[in-house]
Amino acid sequence: MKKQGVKERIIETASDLFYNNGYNQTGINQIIAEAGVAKASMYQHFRSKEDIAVAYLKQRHINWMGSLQDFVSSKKTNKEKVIASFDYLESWLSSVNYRGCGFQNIICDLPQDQHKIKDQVLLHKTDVKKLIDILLHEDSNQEDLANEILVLLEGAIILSQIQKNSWPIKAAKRAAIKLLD
Amino acid sequence: MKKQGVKERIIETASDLFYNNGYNQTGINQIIAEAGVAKASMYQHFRSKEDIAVAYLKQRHINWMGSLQDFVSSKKTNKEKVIASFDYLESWLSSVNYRGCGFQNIICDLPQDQHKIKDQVLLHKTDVKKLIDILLHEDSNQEDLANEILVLLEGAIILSQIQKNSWPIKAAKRAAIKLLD
Amino acid sequence: MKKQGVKERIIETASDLFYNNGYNQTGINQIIAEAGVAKASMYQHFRSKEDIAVAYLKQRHINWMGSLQDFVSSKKTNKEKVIASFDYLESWLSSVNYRGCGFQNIICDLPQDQHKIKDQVLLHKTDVKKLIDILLHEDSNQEDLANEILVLLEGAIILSQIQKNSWPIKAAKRAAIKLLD
Amino acid sequence: MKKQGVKERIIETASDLFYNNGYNQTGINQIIAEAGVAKASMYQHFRSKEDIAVAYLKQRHINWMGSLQDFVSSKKTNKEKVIASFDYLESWLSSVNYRGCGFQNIICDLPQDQHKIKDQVLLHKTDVKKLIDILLHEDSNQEDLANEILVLLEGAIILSQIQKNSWPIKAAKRAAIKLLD
DNA sequence: AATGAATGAGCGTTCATTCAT
DNA sequence: GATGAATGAACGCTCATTCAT
Repeated sequence: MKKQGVKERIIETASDLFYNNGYNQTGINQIIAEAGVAKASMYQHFRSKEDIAVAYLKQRHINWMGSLQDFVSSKKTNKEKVIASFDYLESWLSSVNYRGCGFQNIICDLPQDQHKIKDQVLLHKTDVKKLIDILLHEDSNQEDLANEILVLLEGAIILSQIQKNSWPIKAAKRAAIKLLD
Repeated sequence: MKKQGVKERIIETASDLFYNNGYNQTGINQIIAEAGVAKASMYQHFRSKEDIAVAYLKQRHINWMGSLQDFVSSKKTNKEKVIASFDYLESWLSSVNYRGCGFQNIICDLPQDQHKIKDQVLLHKTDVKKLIDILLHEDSNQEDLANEILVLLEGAIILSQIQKNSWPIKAAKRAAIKLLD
Repeated sequence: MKKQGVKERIIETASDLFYNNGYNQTGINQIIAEAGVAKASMYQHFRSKEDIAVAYLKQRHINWMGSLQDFVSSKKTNKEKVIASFDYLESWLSSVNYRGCGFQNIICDLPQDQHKIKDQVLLHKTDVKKLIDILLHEDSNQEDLANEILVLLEGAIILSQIQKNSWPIKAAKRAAIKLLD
Repeated sequence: MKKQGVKERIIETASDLFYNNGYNQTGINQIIAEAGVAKASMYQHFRSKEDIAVAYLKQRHINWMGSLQDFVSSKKTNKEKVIASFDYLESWLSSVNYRGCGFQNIICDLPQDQHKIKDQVLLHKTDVKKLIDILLHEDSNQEDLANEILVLLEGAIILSQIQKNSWPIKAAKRAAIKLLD
């Protein structure tokens, strides 16, 4: 049971809670209770709740980007990969715990001073942008196109969360296909 | 002195605080202090904090939709109006207190059970969708197109908030123009 | 039982605890438990622990000065009154809960930023100084003399506390008599 | 690198912190962090925080008494030495980190049971008393006089700390001169 | 001799809501 | 219609100390 270390258990527990219940709705006490860790032990590994959130976002970033790249890797051309990223969104939406983008969600209602979290969110979005940029790097005016794809991705995520429906993802995919032609 | 009624003063104060500082970051005490209202008076007008949020969202919906329609009304054709809606986003972004979409923001980190708020957000997004739908109602396959525009609008808002930059709006507008051609 | 209001009960309880057990040793929880008050009720009357300390010191100032003036009032001449103030110290020392000067004590091990408390202590000592000044106001070089008496008073208090003995008070009184001759 | 031993480094660090920031304001973690010592190592040298305080007071006692004796040693007569001890206070007050008497300070807001610390404070004050006693040992009624000088010394220290001014020391010196004549 | 992870208890403070008047 | 006092629960965080290695 206690195979993994305390720190990992805290991050895992906090990740579940932060994503599914929200950052402000998740208290330190809940995290330590579910992780089975003493409060002071937790604060030995993380200086603050904000720092736990940063660890959560870092891990989520790695997982999410990895899943996305795995998903699109089967496609041959870069254009197909870009389009497939919308299929990835749809498969992600179907997962049991879909609550939209963890990075968008945490930034929306954040105390003013939590800059470390905001930086982490920006870093994630920047990496997504880089990925699309690379896939579309061949032509000259592709940066513009990459930005448009990005907007579609973000819009599809937030709108599918609000609407609790996949039509925004389908619409985004259609639009992407048109723009890429 | 007390030109407007108690209820209006509470809504106005709460609106400022909810939008600019965030829903979870805004306490009841802060609202009544800044509104100059006794606590029990506030609870006479609103059963809970959630109800204040609903009132805030209702008013914000009216204001936002009104501003958007004002902005695009000068354009002649419906197509131009749709494109102008992205210019509206950009002018909105330039306003002093831009913090993204109040509806997106409040829904992102919300206690699980606050359905009234979620309903209000959905209602707002549905009305935006209706507006775009109407502007593009002439042709048969326009509902698809309207949905794509919607995704671009939402993506432009959330991404410009995260990036603290207007490039997502510009990209969304470019994409919209291509899709509308 | 509940004749007096909540605020008074908090001050009274906190006064006992702050003086007898020390400011840092006394927790908010202990105060509210012994006062029989809910925590949030306490924070409705006092913004912070520091503010409770200020209220404690203000009341202690009034009581202490009143007792001193009562004690010396029976003496005829001002000189006798000054000397009697040392007798007051000695009678005070004999009281059950003597723990030295509450103002000296609280200032000695205080977080750096608690200026309101420090101000209150200074105010108390300044008022004691004023009292002695007035009693010795007749001659020209009496301010010097008053300051010397003050030093003797303070020294007698702190040293009797450390030594747990009244000899410092007796010594101070002897010295005062010599200086006043 | 590690010129001095672990124990010495702990005492030195704790001394700075205890005197300048206060005993209750100084945490174990801060001490070991600034001393660059592991927590368990610290507890190998000291059974408790109280024991560190005792070591701090012991060293402070030696240093303070030494400085005082150095300062007054240049004076010829014993009477001059006693008077010079007030000049010593004034030079001490001018030092950058003057925060009053470390022994007075630590005793003022102390958990009830920390007897070891209280004993150490008493020991220090007793030694100061001895020093003055010896300097004034010639005549018969000098013990009384020595006690009066002591009261002046203590009063000068505590009052100069509260007032953040040297007038109490000057007043004490004036009084001492009169008493010694 | 030395380590750093782990702990239970407590810190001061704030929350949204209710109640008696 | 309006008030402000009162509340239980929870907040994020720090304390001095101990333990297994």
